[in-house]
Amino acid sequence: MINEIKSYEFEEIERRCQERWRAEGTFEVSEDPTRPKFYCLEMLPYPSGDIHVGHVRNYCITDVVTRFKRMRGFNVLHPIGWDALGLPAENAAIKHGTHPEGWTRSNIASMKAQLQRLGFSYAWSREIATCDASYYRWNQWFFLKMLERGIAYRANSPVNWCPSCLTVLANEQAEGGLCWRCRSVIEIRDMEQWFLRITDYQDALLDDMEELSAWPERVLQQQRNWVGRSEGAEVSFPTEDGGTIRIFTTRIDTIYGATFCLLAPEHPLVDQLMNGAPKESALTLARLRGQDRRARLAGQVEKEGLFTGRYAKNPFSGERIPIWVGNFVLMGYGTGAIMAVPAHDERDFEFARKYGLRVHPVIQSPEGALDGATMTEAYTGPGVVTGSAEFDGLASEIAVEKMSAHASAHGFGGVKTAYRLKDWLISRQRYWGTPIPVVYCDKDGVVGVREADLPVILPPDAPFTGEGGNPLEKVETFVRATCPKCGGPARRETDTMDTFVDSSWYFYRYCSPTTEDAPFDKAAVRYWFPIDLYVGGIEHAILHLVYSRFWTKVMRDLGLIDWSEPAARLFPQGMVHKDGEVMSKSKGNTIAPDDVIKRYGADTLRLYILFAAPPELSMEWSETGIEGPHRFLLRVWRVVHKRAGTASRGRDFASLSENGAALRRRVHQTIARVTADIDERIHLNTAVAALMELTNDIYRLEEGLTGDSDEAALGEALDTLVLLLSPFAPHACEQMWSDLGHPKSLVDEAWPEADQAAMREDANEVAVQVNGRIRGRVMVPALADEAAHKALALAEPGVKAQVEGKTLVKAIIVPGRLVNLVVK
RNA sequence: GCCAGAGUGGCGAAAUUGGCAGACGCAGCGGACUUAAAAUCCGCAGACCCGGAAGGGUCGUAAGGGUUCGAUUCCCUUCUCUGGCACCA
Repeated sequence: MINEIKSYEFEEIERRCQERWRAEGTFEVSEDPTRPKFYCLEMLPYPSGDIHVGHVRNYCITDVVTRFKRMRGFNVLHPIGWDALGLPAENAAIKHGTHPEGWTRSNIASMKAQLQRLGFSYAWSREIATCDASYYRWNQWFFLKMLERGIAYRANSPVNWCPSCLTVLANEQAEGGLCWRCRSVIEIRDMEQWFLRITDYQDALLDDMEELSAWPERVLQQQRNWVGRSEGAEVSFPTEDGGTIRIFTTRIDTIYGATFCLLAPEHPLVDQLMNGAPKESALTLARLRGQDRRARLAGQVEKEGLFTGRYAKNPFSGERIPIWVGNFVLMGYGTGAIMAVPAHDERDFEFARKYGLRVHPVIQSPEGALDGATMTEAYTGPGVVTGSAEFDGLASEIAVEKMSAHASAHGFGGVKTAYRLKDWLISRQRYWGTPIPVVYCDKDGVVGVREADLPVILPPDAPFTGEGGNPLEKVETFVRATCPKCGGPARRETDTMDTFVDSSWYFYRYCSPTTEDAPFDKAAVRYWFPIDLYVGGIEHAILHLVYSRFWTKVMRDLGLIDWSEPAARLFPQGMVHKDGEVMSKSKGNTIAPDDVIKRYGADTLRLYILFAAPPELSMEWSETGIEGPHRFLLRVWRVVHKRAGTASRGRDFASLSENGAALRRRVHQTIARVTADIDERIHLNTAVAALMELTNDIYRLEEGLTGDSDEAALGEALDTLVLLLSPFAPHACEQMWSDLGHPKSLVDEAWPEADQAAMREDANEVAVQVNGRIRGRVMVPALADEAAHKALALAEPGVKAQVEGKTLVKAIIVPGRLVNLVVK
């Protein structure tokens, strides 16, 4: 007789579960030294207004891991917060005549409701918003500490300016010359700005990667490129008028081939060298300096230069070489000056040919000797050094060492390392950010605000007119300040901090979000750190993920913590595409999670998003694909409810039928698979697939079950299925768990353990190959030895036919899997 | 140009350490149930060839080559795509 099956009313089930988790504070945690801890983190979202599918994908991954680890006995911290300061809020305020804070707060409220509808396991009591003064005051506190130590400094330098966002940007945020936020072409302007000395940590950022073995190689590689360490040498070329040109080179082995020197147009020596040069040269120089520096940086401008009229001496050869200015030499890298070796550098070669300068080869290519007059391209590979006095005959690598040592011994140079990384420009000429806590005093200059006077609060009454300029400048009560040193009148800094400052340390704040006398409680942080799993978008590989590694190192040097890296494991999830394109607001191809939840429920959405592709690859959103996981959930629901209320069926498996034994095998094999998939590889798609297979097996086997032991096996199967599925579809599983007759909430149940004995097969189907081609399959008892495998294989009729009349040369046997018979 | 990653059925994908390629799902086809449809349940399903069928054979993981008894997996060459960096000396 068939029971009436309760229908799956996901809306009601999900609402009830979520209410219960909230009311009972199910996912709230505190430090508990008696249990292993697990810190599971996702990158905090910017409150743009709506949760999109990309967020959902990110948070589904962490939610599964959180619930899984919790059931495995870990004390799991899974917090969430809001990266709440930033330009979009300010732009929205200008557009709608409101205040950025109101816009931000209402976005947070609606996004929070959306997250709750998805049933994520957050410790909501630890929620933070970076726009709270109780949070950003610690940005200011950190800034003051860095100011004291010279890590924060103010300097005039060429900086990236976004003409649309009306603010400067850090190097990391000028992606390929475009603003990371609005894609406008950035300009380079000379401005006095605040920087953080991230370059003090450039070696640490590279060397500490040794600790990041659980970070993906592609992220580390990107960061390595970004830091751009390159080992070379610095050499001083004396000029004829008693000056010195310092050049950086990675190819000191080619120095005897240097036929001229090149300076960047902005190089400080240029004016002096050009003193008295003909007017026409001065005009050319002015033109080179006026060239768009961004385009020059990107190599989009034709190589051009001019002769200064002066000469320098090659300190190795003593040769007199002309000094030129070249527009492709960058002031921001190395020393802003190079020795030009046209024979062995493509750019120098191109320049030399254009201006008829000498090409003088000093490295023998494997094809033989080179002729400077006739060569058509530079030879840039390594080789044997020639025409270089006592260094002749050395291989490039050896010559580099010897020549560097020579320069060092004679006091005109030595080994030197150059970096691509620039200091982090953190000032922003906008309102909705953390005020930089300094004042300008006519008497004392730049003075940090007293720690006791923090926070410097954003004045709520700033005018958002959209006329350009920082609204803070127009708030007189804010700008007018008192100098902490002399007590005299001072002007307050109106620049605010890059919002990447906020996100550089927020994960420490989660450990003690209400601590008032420090950025965080040291003991709490010591308990929870490091972050065990950090999941977020790959687009932060060199932004947030460099900044936060830097910040942790600074905190270590401030004595706040005693480790150097914040996250033990990083897992960048793939992006969500629709119709082959990245899903984004600007493309108008976004999917609203709310609509999907309404139609299928949160559990189906979660299952679908995790099943569709492995989490680290991009996934293609498909409207029809979601039907599969939904049908799966319904299938589980039906098979569970056929047996509702039968939780206490015992665990006596003494007299299992064949089907019963098969079912138990499948159950325990599935436990092993799902556990490994979540715990080790985070391959959640195959974990879901394994659960689908188990469900199919239950359907297939349940009809043939008889007797108490079989009933017990079925009970075990259903319980296990629900437990294993629960991190993916927590609401439906909570309901099914209760309907099966379990009184306790499922989130506190222990994760099932695979029983090795129960999962072992009695016999395995073994593939039999003859000369590497499959010719048959045989059933072989589980513990059969190699001889038995061979005998069974040879007895198989299809195999027999292939082997007959031939000599068996060799038999390769992989027990339980395969036999390969090699015959001649 | 340099660096990293990827390329598997109509589609999303799987294959844990070199050992049965295509699990699981979508779309499709067939059957059962139904007055009928939907839903559900049970099947079929890489391509090509032979065969009435049962079955058998050949090819097949971007392309070509190599190592191996055996290669989606390791090595070499080439192509394509994605991401990052790029006149960085």
